[in-house]
Amino acid sequence: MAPRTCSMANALEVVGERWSLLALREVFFGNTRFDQIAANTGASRDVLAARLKKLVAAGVLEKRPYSDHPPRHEYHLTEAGRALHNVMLLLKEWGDAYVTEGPLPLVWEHSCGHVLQPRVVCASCGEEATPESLTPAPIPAAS
Amino acid sequence: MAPRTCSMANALEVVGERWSLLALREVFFGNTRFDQIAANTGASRDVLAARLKKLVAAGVLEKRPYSDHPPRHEYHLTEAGRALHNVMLLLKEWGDAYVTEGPLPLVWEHSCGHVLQPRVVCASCGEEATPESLTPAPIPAAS
DNA sequence: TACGGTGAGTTGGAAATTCAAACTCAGGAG
DNA sequence: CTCCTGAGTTTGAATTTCCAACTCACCGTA
Repeated sequence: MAPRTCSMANALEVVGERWSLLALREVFFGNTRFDQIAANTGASRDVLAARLKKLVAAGVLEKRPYSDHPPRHEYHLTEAGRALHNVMLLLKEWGDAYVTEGPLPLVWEHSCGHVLQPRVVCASCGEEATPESLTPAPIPAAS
Repeated sequence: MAPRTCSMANALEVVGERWSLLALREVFFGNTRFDQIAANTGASRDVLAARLKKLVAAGVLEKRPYSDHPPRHEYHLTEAGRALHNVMLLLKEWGDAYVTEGPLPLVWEHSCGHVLQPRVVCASCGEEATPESLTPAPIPAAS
């Protein structure tokens, strides 16, 4: 049987390899340079170079020069890259809840003044999107 | 420099390897047996066996016997496993938006009757959790 | 002009992982 | 008996990863 076609699998093709999401985390934190990303993630330089190249090719990051004459550049998030924010947020939340031991390394405060506890809700009704609340909709048939 | 300590990285240690999230997807879909998971993900059997073992050890899945005499078992989600639902939902959503080409392989309908468009919101105020709406809170200091 | 330093990678070889296919093992089914 | 199923193991080759060292372009400085 052929493996299931699935957008989650497609997403993982792009950002699912080791180091990719950690590199993106660093860019979110404003560490946009190769050496910063390497140091903060712990990825080896060759693998990191490959991952960054792939993320740029996939349109998740873009390479932006910040100096011409020593030719230097930083990595910046594209719209697609920025859209990964909530994925990373929830992954962190899950790690907080089920993996990390001892004090949490990072806690986000929302602009409302409370510590952020993320919830995933339906944009239409505002109710939480639990596994039980979802059913597969008829797919838009292919030709 | 030591790599950043980070709950997202911890989460990825547990579920970030190739095939792990795809295996969990299958269990969410009710395909709880080894051969089903192998067929629907496309993972090779040895790697899949290793991943399932790790997920069980990490408390994300549990092995539950469904027959004693030919000793057989299925994999079931633990609470930690069920909590990954929203991570997978958002990853799928990102794949839908930025990777998958052509018709979407799967669309969820929420119990309110609308096609699900997931939003991540702050549990306290209900407003969306955007990158700009978050600031790092002072960490609970370690000893 | 020579010397060292920085940013952003490449290169090389050993070590670890993955892949696919074949094999095992326990227990029915015909 | 012999074949089949479920749930993995085993095997050997092909890939990837790891780490350290190297490169290359340029700048500062002495």
